[in-house]
Amino acid sequence: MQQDISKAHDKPRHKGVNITMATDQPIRVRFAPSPTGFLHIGGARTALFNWLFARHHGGTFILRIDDTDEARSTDESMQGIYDSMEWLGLDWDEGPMVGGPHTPYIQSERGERYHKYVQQLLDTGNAYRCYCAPEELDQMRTLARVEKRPQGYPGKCRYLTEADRHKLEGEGRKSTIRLKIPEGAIIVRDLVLDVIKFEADTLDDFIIVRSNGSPLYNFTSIIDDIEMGITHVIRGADHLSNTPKHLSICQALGFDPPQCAHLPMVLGSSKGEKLSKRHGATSVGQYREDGYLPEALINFLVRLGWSYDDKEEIFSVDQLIEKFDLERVGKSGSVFDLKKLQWLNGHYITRLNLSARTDAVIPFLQKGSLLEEEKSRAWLEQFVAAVGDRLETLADITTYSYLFTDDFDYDPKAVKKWWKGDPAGILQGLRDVLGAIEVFEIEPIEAATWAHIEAAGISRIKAMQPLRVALSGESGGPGLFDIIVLLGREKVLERLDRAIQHIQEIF
RNA sequence: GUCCCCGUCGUCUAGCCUGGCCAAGGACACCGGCCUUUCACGCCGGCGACACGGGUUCAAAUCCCGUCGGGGACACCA
Repeated sequence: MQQDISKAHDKPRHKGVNITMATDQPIRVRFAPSPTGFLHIGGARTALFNWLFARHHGGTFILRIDDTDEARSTDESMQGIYDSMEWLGLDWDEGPMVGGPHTPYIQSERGERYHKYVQQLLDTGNAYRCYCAPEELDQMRTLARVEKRPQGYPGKCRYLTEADRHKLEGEGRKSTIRLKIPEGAIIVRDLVLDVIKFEADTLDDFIIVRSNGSPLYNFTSIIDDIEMGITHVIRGADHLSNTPKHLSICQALGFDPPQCAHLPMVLGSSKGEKLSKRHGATSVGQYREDGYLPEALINFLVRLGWSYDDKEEIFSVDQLIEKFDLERVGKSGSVFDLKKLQWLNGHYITRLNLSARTDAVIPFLQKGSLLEEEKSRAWLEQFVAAVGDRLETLADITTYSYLFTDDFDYDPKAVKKWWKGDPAGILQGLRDVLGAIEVFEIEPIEAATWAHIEAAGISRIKAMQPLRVALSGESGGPGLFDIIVLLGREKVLERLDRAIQHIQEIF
């Protein structure tokens, strides 16, 4: 079964050489974060594209933990990554917790697996021991920098003889192992960026094994990709310059490399800088805490570098699985625009039915200590219904704290604007009406209030706004009658008395 | 500095491969209006871009060359 993604979409997007998938096997992709921090927005985007690509093509999505840097890796980060991925709904078919045919999926647990490849490289003369000390390397680099030469390793130990090595080792020198970069240019065929050529003399013999014997990322990563049968490596464009290294290793070892696709970077500002804390929250967990819905974040993330056409941009996960492909991934970086995320989030919150929205909002009420007093489910749903589509994030729910507590201040601007003329008189009139209503429900309240306002001969707004300020301290918010019902007669009357007294003290 | 990538409204993007349908379309943001007890939603309208310069062509956002600008990588990090 030959698959050809260049024909997968009727509007192939990239010009130049047609890159087809040289594979007839089922697709296998992987997301391989290093657990040195929580799941970053950029990482989540990479994970999402891999996941969608796998789901779209009926392939396998693998989670692998690339923790070859033991010093910086932590279990806490690993757990955080799992949590964030689960929250986003990016489930993995193989990987930690779920296992799979290539267990283990955590590199630090893969032990000696890499050794035989290193040995093979050494035996075939494709790698060599390098005895240069870190300080010497540093020196060479600074010198190169000053002399404006490329800073790569100049190949000092490349042609050492057996005797040289013996001597160096006799001096007690430790050695790293470097890959011997092959002659000739390395051609990268990228599913997003097309064909990129790296001349051999611009590449240097990089270290694949530390002097303490542990292999480095650029080696383990591609080795695991090969061992795990990865067909497509989809990752951020910041890895583009590592690709010729991986290709060189494959070439030296005689392996067919996976296809690759480099995703444009996620930027933090229009200046073009990579997204960083300086630009705001960068971890998926933070957005979760800030009250964003996973479906909103997914929809937002997928549009960072991918588009479907010129009209649709709101997609459910199922639609994304159906429509997503690498064909329509763009080449240029995209700025993370929080405003757009907020808009999308508001959209998805509105789409939640009342019960689901209430459930979603409850944790945020608790976090705001607004549920100390027991509230009935019915009341809560009524409250959420009244708030309606005024939420951009779930956390916004706490702006309506005045429905839970009497502890609120009158907004000075609202006071200035709406408590003019004879506010106390107006509020007293309203108080009398509301106090006299027999059944304290929305219809009779509404009818009585309107009747009173009409009889008093004032405009609706001139009565309603002072009342709103008295009850909530603010000049905007949910329907006033909803607020009145939610508060209940007793609180409404209390707050009116308090406001009237307050006004009399001011004047 | 060296290598590599990128360059359409402020932002996300459609269009570019296969030149004419583009006096460049949509969305977010912003501004104005309508609706309304208010705010928000919604609806209507407005502002606003082919980085620049050459070339090819009857015709260029689209093809070619150059310039400029931005970014990434250059670790015994990943």
